[in-house]
Amino acid sequence: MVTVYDVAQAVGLSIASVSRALNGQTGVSEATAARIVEVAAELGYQRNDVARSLVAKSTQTIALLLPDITNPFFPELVKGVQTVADEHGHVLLLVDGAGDRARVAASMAVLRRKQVDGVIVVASALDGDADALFVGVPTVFLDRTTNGPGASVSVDHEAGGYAATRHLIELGHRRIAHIAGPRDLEVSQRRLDGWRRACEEAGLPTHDALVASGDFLEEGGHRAGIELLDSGEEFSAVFAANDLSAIGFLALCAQRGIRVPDDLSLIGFDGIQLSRYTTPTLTTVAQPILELGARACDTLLHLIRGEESQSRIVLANELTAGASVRAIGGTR
Amino acid sequence: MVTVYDVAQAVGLSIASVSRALNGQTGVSEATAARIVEVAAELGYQRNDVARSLVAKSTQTIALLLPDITNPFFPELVKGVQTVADEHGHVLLLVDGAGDRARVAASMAVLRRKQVDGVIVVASALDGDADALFVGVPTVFLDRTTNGPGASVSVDHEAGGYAATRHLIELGHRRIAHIAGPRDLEVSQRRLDGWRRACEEAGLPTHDALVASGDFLEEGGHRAGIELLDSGEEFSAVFAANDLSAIGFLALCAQRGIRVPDDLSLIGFDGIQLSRYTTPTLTTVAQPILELGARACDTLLHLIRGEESQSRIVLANELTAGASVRAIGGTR
DNA sequence: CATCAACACGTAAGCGCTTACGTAACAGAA
DNA sequence: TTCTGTTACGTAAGCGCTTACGTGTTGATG
Repeated sequence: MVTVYDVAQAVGLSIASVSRALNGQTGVSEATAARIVEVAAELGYQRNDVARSLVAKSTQTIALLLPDITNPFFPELVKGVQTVADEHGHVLLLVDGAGDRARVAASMAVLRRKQVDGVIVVASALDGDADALFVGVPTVFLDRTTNGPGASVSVDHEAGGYAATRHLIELGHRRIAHIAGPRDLEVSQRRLDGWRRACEEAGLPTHDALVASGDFLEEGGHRAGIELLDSGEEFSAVFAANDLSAIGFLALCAQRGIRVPDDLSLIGFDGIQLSRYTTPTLTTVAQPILELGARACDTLLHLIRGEESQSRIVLANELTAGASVRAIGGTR
Repeated sequence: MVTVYDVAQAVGLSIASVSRALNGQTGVSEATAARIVEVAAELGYQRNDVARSLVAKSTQTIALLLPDITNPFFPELVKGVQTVADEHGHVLLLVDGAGDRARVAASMAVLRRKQVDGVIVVASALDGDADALFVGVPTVFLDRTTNGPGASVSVDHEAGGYAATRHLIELGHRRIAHIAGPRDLEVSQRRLDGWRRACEEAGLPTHDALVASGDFLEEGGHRAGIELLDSGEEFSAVFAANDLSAIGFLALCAQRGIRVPDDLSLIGFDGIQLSRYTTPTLTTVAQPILELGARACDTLLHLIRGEESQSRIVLANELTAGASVRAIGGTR
């Protein structure tokens, strides 16, 4: 391996000058700087960033922790993060499988040792007292609006739930069921809140039998759907707390011969790409996933630099029309 | 930051003993080792891996380069890689957007500086003379079976193309069109070869008008579909070189009122999750994507350790039944 | 009792780099 | 001339760690 020392020797100068020249710093004449750069190139010198990081106390590395990269929500998020990181000369460590607190704790230990400059964590499964895991490390939380250390970026889940439900109400639906996400997740709660607010405002029922909890995955949506359909409860529309749940429910409808949207309207949440490929395509509250990732990364970089920056960023959702909802005359 | 020096001081020993104790090495008595570990924990000592990497000349970091994480083929691949990396105490650097040679070159420069222990590259868009980018870095190529440095892991694309086409032939199809991938990609070529071999064996036509090239994305499948349908050429089945192309073609069929599989049978390649959500669900040649990633990582770790290992791994595909094909009586 | 291996531990070098500080040369001002 | 400021460069420390080698102590062996 060619080191600064080799270059210095080859060009007949000290390693200090070589370092300065190679980093475009002042303190070397232009002429010698040019010569140094040239010789370095000739020798095929490649800077060793681990040595540099040791003295600089910065690795130009950030980590993204998420529970499951195969969940179609995340790839786009990753892209948003990666793009911004890349633009700023940072590199992205991906930690998949950060599903529960224990896994996150283990990962954070590794990342601390690796001296990452900061982390972005998708807070899906983080209990309240997880804050300790992140002290001393610049951190941005996604989908976590509660107080706590670090910054957070998310959409307004309550508003999204409200918008989805309003949409159904405006189409004439009077009994709207809800397939919720995991009960302990803040985002589930907020989306549920939005549904409830819209219903109550319109004088529609919101009793427990109209709500079934899923797990934000297809299977949970399927199960919750069974619960709802078999409850004897009447409803003409379903608002699912995320697209995957909606898709699981859609499969159930297909199995039972329930036509969507003819017999039942369905609306999802997230706006994952997959929602455009189902039959019918899914009407959904789309999150600006790419932007979410980008903003998260941006915010993190600010945190790292110690700059001021807004610490609670809330982006807007957008209702995306699919073919899974339809207007109805009156209550069914 | 607490360093070995701090621990040494607190326990009244030298940093050498501390280092030995903390790494479970010989050279310290069990009693003192225990004391050191205890004190280190008390002080909240966290090893600094960048310092360690500097002397060890190993970062326990591998990189995965791929063109586009939002392509549904890749998340599962990432998971396969990540899982194995994690099991072996390595950490994963994800480089997205490694779409063309220039980007890969730039990324490799960064990764070299960062002293990654090895890289896995999805060779989608790598021209022949890209080999130089990887010299000196343990490298595993995915989907690249040509000779070259490093190891490679892939499925047998030719066999997959053959199997897909055979399947259609056995269902009675006599004129089978092919939507190919980008012409300069080896995998496209091999899948095309498989199609051709199966057709020729069965005495079926393989002239140029039966083949249209896409880009492995939906749009390309759509475009290629138009080309085929408007060519006046007759065919009762289409073998698309990957699922996304097939899905693009499927959308085209929907637009034109062509019923799949009633009017036309369609078979894809890859077995991405998305293929299970289309209408109809896609019959496809499934690659063991997760395993592909896992084996790639495994192989890379072997390379890094300098151990012997098979350098050209070829996994088997499996034809996965969907609802996009049907038998027909005779030639249409 | 002398010898020596085995063990526990310390000293110090060095991984490749950045950077504070020192020094010599030179130019301009008094 | 002398003083001062500026520029170009070198010296050396130090980032936090591992590890080759040296030293002193112990217990076993003859």
